[in-house]
Amino acid sequence: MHAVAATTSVPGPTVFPPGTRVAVLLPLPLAGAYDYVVPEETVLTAGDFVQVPLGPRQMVGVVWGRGQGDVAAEKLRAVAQRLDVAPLPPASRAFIDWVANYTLAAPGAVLRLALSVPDAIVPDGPRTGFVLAEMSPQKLTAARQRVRAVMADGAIRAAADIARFAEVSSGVVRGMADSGLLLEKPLFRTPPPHQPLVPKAVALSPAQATAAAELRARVQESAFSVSVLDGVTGSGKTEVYLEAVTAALQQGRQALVLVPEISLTAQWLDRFRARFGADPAEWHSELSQAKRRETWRAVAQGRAQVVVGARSALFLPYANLGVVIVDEEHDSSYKQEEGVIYNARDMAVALGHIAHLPIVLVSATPSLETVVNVEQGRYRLLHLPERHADAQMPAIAAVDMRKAPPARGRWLSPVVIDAITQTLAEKSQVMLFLNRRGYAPLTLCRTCGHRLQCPNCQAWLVEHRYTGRLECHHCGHSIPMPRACPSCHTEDSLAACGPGVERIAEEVAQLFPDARAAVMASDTIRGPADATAMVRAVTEHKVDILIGTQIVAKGHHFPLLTLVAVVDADLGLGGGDLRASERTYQLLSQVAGRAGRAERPGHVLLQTYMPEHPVMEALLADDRAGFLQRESEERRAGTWPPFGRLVALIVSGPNAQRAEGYARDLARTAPHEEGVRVLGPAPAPLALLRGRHRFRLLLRAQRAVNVQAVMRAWLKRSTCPNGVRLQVDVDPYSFF
DNA sequence: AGCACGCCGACT
DNA sequence: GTCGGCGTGCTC
Repeated sequence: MHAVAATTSVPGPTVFPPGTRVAVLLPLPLAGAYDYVVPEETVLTAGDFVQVPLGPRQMVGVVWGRGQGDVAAEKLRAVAQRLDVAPLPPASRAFIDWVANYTLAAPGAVLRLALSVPDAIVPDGPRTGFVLAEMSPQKLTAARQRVRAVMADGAIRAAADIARFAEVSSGVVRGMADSGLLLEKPLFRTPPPHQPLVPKAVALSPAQATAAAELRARVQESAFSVSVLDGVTGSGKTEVYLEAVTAALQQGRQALVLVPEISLTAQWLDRFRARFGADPAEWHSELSQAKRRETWRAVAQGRAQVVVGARSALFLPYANLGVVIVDEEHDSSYKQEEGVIYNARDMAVALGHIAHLPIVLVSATPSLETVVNVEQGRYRLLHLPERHADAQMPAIAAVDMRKAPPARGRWLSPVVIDAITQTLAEKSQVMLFLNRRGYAPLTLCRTCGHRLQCPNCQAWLVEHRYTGRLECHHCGHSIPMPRACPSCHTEDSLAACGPGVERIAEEVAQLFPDARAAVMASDTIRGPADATAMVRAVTEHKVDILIGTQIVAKGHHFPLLTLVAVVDADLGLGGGDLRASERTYQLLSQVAGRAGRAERPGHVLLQTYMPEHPVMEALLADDRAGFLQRESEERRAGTWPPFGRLVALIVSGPNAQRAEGYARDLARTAPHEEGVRVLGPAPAPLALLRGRHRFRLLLRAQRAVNVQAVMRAWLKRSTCPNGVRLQVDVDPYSFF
């Protein structure tokens, strides 16, 4: 991420009397704000939530400033009403403008992220509920009897709730109301429970105490700063950053803790509860609509003191934010890849700049971007050296698969099998890590060589033996596992090639029939609730061997886990992606950190065919600094990020010729300025995805170049034809 | 993002 | 002859 001046707000009055034009930003991907007339007896202020007519419908929008005046007066319509809720704070508005400018997204599309709950802004009208009428015993239908049973307690309930609890259709409730069996009564919303957070003092190690004091000081100065909390797994980073949260609470301000989606587990919440005596407000994709609305309001009104959430929590309308923590800052799930494409870690830093906030980036394996920012003095480093509670760092060893190969058709080396045997004998737990879901990544016909491919994507279909299906991991296309080859129709000729976690589970079942094994992958763990159940099963030692994809690599604490074996350590290194080495290093050190966190020492085995690869050597030697140094030099030499800037353009469409034609138009009109180079077009990594043919261009620029300005000028020189879509990804994370 | 208007297949 | 499929275009 690179500094870009915040869009200067339009100078002029921020109070708009009747008859004047105001610009209203709507949560739609429009080019800009629309002008409206302020109606009689209304005075609007920038940030006010308003209801406006748009075509045939009414929409909620936000007064963004003075009207632009570029629309004919007779076309103007009047604001319908000002909504009686707290206005969107100036910092939130400036942040939305900044994100739209930086990511080249429509401002309204960014506003939509902030208004994620459409009905949160509209105040609740009086709602009607029902109670059971006093009725003489009479014959009732079965459905009506169920309603009577539900309503027997005399409570007032909404019609929808009655229907749900009694398992009847809404028509039954309606009918009973019409015939006088249910009486209307006003329904009062139960006020949300409000449990104040009370921070407790905790014992910290000297290193933790030093870092915590630094963070407290940053929070107290209420100014922009970025601190990097760098410490190995188990060094107690969480306890330290919760001190920053405490400091914000003591100032009467809110705190935001961003976490990768899947890390929001009961384990984390237990720690939080132990520290603060109550729950934080949660924000993630699994929340119900009602919960989202309540949380949104609680954040806007300042009732929610601490929010813990996934990347989109950054856009909530904080009334009084005091600090933002980004846990696991290197995690690629902070990158939103669809719609408004942004990296929440970078946007958190931008928010800090705009709202004068301290930002804390936390990681055991900081991204190269962050490391370079520390080296260049932009970020302050807080280092937590030792492991907490005397636990030792796990020893990492390579298993050279050329020297100790697995048996034919198997994937575990004898070295790993011996280590598992020994670990199980010690009544400890084993984790087998393979970042590949399903049974086998490729199925081919032994007779004709046909490979089973997705019809919508340029990708193989992955066999899932548990469900008996072949699945595309990119578009969700799924077919039952055929018996005969679809090409030559030979029966029983299809062969599974390569391993996925399910296949490793099969091998484990054969090798260790008495061990309790469990497979954990994103198709079995769908959200925080599942993750919690998974963590509980492991911590209660109901599992001996945990076989998982990267979902098991995230910050869980498994005290009895002492052996981690990585089935295919080389997996991420193919393909030549810019960040392949960095990502592999981060993922494997994170997986390694799962081993031996309590009093039992842990060890880690990496199955690899290239133990001499720099990533493997760095992992084995525990030489993070050296690895980052080499990586940094390579990136600097090629003007790659963070020493240069990248923008990826993906042109896609159902018609390959049309898409490619526009990609060529873009190349023809590409900028030719100093310090800017455009590469492509070339077929994108997934040349066919969800039925769309994809072509990619890449703009690489020197750091000093304002890539947003260059991009805007470039995109003005041509128009995207119908049926073709252009996605612009500023600071792409992965692109080869 | 909705919701309109606008041209080509299977029905009363 | 209509009802309706969703392609493209507009909303201050």
